[in-house]
Amino acid sequence: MANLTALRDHNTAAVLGRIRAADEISRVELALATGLTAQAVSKIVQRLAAEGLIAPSGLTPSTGGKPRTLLRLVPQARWVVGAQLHRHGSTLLLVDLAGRIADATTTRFDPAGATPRQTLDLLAAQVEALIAELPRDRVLGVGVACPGPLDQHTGVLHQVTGLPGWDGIPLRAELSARLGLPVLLDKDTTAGVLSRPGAADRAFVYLGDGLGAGLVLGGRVQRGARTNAGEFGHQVLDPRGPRCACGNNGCLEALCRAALADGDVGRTAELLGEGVANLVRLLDLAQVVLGGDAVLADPEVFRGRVSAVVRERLPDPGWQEVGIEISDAGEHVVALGAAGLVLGTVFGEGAALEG
Amino acid sequence: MANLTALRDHNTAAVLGRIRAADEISRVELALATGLTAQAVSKIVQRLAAEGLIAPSGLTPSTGGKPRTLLRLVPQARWVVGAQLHRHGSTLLLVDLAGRIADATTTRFDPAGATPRQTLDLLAAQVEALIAELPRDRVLGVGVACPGPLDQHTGVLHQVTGLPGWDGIPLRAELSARLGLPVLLDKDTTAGVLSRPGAADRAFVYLGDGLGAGLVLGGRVQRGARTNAGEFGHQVLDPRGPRCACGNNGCLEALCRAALADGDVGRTAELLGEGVANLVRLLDLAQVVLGGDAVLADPEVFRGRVSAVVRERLPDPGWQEVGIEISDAGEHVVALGAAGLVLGTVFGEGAALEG
DNA sequence: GCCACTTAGTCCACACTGTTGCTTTACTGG
DNA sequence: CCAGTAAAGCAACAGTGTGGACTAAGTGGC
Repeated sequence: MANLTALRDHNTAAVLGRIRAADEISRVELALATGLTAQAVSKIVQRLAAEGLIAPSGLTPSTGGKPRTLLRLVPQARWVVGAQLHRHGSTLLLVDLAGRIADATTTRFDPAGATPRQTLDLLAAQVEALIAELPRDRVLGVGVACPGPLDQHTGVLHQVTGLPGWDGIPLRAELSARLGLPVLLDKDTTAGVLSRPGAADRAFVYLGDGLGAGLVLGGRVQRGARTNAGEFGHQVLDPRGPRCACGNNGCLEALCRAALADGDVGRTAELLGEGVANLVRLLDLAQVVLGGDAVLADPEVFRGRVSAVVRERLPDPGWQEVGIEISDAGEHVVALGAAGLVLGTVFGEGAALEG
Repeated sequence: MANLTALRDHNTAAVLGRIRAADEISRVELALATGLTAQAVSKIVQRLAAEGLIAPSGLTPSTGGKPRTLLRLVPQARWVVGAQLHRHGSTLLLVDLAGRIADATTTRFDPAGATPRQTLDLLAAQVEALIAELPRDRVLGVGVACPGPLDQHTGVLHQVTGLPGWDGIPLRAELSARLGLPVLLDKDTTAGVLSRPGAADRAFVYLGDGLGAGLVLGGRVQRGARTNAGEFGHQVLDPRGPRCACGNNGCLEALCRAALADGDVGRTAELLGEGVANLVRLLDLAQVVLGGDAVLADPEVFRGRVSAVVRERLPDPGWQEVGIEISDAGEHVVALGAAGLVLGTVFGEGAALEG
């Protein structure tokens, strides 16, 4: 489906996305980057400025004619809430358009102990508390990230690991009804890849409770046929390796867990590097961001070892350059990524909003 | 970039794609499937009929009112040429809109022996011979598939395996200049995934000279940051396994090759199944098509064993159903897929045509 | 200090998209 | 024969990006 409205939204998102990526940019450069005419950019910029989303922020030195007017995002023109729900509790963030965290709530509880209804009520109350001071129409929506499997499209949870009793709960609809705001649901790892803007072909690799990956390919979040892509940890790396909960032997996740239990962080990082190298080769990625508790405990070890293994494994490392980075959002990556789910609808890297 | 022309082309391709997928379909169903209004569908259908691409093919039984008019592709309204270039020769196919092969040329030669210029001249002559009887404006273009690495975007070859001296040759531009037709270049495995329409999330796994994969994710061909995605064969499956040409030990490709050399087809298929299971889990695929010499020699063994391993490895095979199929195009898969590169521009699954 | 020149950005008429409301066409069933 | 129903076309329209002319705001030569 595509009509004139969709066309406009698409181009508007493309312009906004460029402004965010460039921090500060002129109309002329926007036209060049998006392929739109100067005229179209002018109209779009005018509309965005009227809505308060962007504002002029200076002039370039003249090159012999009228100087270019630089444009900048007005970060606090709109807000989104990002929530991470896991088996030990929840993290909620209030995030502005620039992806900066303005406020945070971390709660430790046992969702397995409470009924889903109670937990939903609690979540809704926490969101309300975060946005209490803000005009309602300045809040774009709420993103929620959970462990999978779940159905991103309908917003329904399946047998979420560590959360029995949540199977079949229509989290998105329930929360949206309570709040009167658009809600998006996604897997924690998929959310993680949206915690910051990045390369058009990139992955977020998360070594926490489990081992998963979020994928952006060709500038689009990839969720797969049943919106459960990213099961990265159960690739068999050594058939003689330790048994994994998934039923196989020598899964990457089981190997990493075993190495971590031995206290051998370097070995863990190298194993992870093997998996990342496989991923990069298969999908020809330009950037891999690492996150999760284990990585945050020894960030430099992971960055160094994973980079080294990837460089060694790729056939032509000079040509296929890959940025290996540690997420700068720390323990907030997933919740920030959940916010990114909603921001993606504005900047053109995610799905369309409903509700 | 997106303007009104792009919008129209997008919607036109969506409509044509549905007609191809359904074989026979009414305007009403098209409107439902594409999300366009009945009016928009009518206009698009009218234009397509005027161009001769589709034609009415019958009526549905009435449900109390005017019966729906069924529409069908006119397969021979346009033609494309698909070419596979490998180190032992070339295969060229003349293909209609329905993806049916009307004519074929297979040549065995040694591209490594001839200069690139000579080989290009030969290819151009072979294309001319295939389309000699057809009005030039009925030929949409030529798709060429080669082993990688190459730059799909610019149409330039890199150090193609088995073809020394081709590094840096701008194959697309050269061939396009000789023929006066649009030319698209892509990796053989990426082409293969386009040999037939299929699920929005699918892979083509090719076990021939090497072991590679072509990916369609979210309805789009995925080529990666440097258009060389699909390196599927060099994931390490057993660190104590045999040495591979890529420098690592126990690559899937090396393991498969070793099993094949032992004459153990069943074992080869099971190893391939492990790789396919990893792929399906990572990308949440709905369909995997197998092809290549080794697979074609024992298709049923591969279909059976790979299916069995995938079913065994997936956490919930009932929910995550995956179709494992053997390509019905046989030895022509890659050349047919090369034709599919061009057809994809018409039916909306590929890149835009230029030149 | 003036003025030709250059570059950025806007105004306006326009072509073309899909949409909305209404009409025509074509069949069913009493 | 005619009321009812569903499909498809017609005509007016809103809104998109475009192209050409025009205005705004600088630089640099004399």
